[in-house]
Amino acid sequence: MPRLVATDIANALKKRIEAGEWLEQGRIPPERDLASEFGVARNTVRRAVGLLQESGAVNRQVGRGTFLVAANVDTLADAIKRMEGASPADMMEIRELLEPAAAAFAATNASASEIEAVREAHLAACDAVDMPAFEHWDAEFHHRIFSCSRNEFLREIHNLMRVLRNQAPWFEMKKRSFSEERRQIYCAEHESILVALVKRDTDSARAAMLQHLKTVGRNLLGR
Amino acid sequence: MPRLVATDIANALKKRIEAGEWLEQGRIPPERDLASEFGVARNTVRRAVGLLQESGAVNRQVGRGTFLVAANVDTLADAIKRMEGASPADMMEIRELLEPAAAAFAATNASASEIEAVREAHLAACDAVDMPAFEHWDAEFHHRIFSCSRNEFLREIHNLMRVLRNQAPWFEMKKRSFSEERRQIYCAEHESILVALVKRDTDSARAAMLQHLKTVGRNLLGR
DNA sequence: ATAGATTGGCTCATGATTGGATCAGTTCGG
DNA sequence: CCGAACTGATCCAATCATGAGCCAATCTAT
Repeated sequence: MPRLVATDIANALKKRIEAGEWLEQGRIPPERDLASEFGVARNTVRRAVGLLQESGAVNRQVGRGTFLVAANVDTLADAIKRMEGASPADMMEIRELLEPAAAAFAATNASASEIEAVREAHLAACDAVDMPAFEHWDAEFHHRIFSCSRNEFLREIHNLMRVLRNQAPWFEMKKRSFSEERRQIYCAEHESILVALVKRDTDSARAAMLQHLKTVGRNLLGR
Repeated sequence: MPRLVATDIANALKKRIEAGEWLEQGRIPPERDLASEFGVARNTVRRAVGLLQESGAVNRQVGRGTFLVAANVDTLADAIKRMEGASPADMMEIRELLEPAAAAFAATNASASEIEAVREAHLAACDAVDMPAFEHWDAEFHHRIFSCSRNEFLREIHNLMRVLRNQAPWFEMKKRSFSEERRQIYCAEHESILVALVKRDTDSARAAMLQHLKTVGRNLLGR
């Protein structure tokens, strides 16, 4: 028996909920019943249900039971669908708005260890030998800057963009536009962003990030 | 047996990962298992996996295991869940970044009929008698400006913010901070934004929107 | 109304699994 | 012979599953 049983059970439950198994009663069986059904300890079921609760699928009430939550994510799901259809040029336009600001926030707010984490990602990107590895650390570099901007909302918007950028059309574009020469240019630009962060120079950080995005945009969109 | 067993093992693992061998579980076997499978010491496997980690293919967690990075990308829905937890102050900060830009884009790109739609929302907000009605048309006014920014991605980000702002904590804040006097101030500020749009004055539109958001932020966050 | 049963919330001790880290010894290429 | 790579062993710390027990909220039957 492998580990991470709770995650497996959570997935199994999610599947059965989506299949409409307990739609009639509007609630799932008591934790103790599920435990014996799955042949695991109740604690394990509790963590599995806890995962479902975090994801908003169910709603627990002491003394009553665990209830299904009416799907209220429709509007959000729709918005996401439309986002996926948005053009890369549009997204680059927004990145040029947000990322320089994020870099500026980061220069002001980041802790020393957070900046160190940014540096790590930068160095890993410089050392990367193939395109997927570079892509990964490049994304990580940008993400860590957002993380130390100390604005949770901003960070999650970047997460959104990051997921979208990992989808098919973007990936093709990135692969097409990638070259060793460009990778080195990116690394140099990352370097100057990092330097500005270390010096806590808000304006330089903003400017360096903007210039970097202009470069990326030119390469990606071929202008 | 030649030297550099670790790099050989790293390459072998990489191949098997790319072949999708452990895609289902999302993680590779424990180091001790791999060691006996490859017939080498655990230390050697550790360095091999270390190489994979440096290249970003894999992500280790003490007590849990070594996970494939690709399987680890969290979904858009998760990012949105976390956005719901973000503080209103954080969101206002981002609004001050995005909305002035949206207004500027709108001044440049909007068609006459789109500007007319913005005016409609503005007038309806001015005529609104109770707080829910004003809220609705106020949101609509802002949304229509985003709509004519001609940036699909930007428009959908605003849609997201709009949904989030309709949830409990925001609604409470808005209710608490609402007053007839403030409503009139908002209407006047909307008016100057609208005027800038009609005149196609990019800079004024940006400035008027920024000023409006400062007012809203002050009222909402009580500063 | 009250008592008993049901149900989720919570804690604790225990054992197993897993990556993190170190060290003395061995092997092999230069 | 020297040094880098591998071996084998040991301990640590984090995570997870178990099993047991008790509490608090709620429901049901008397």
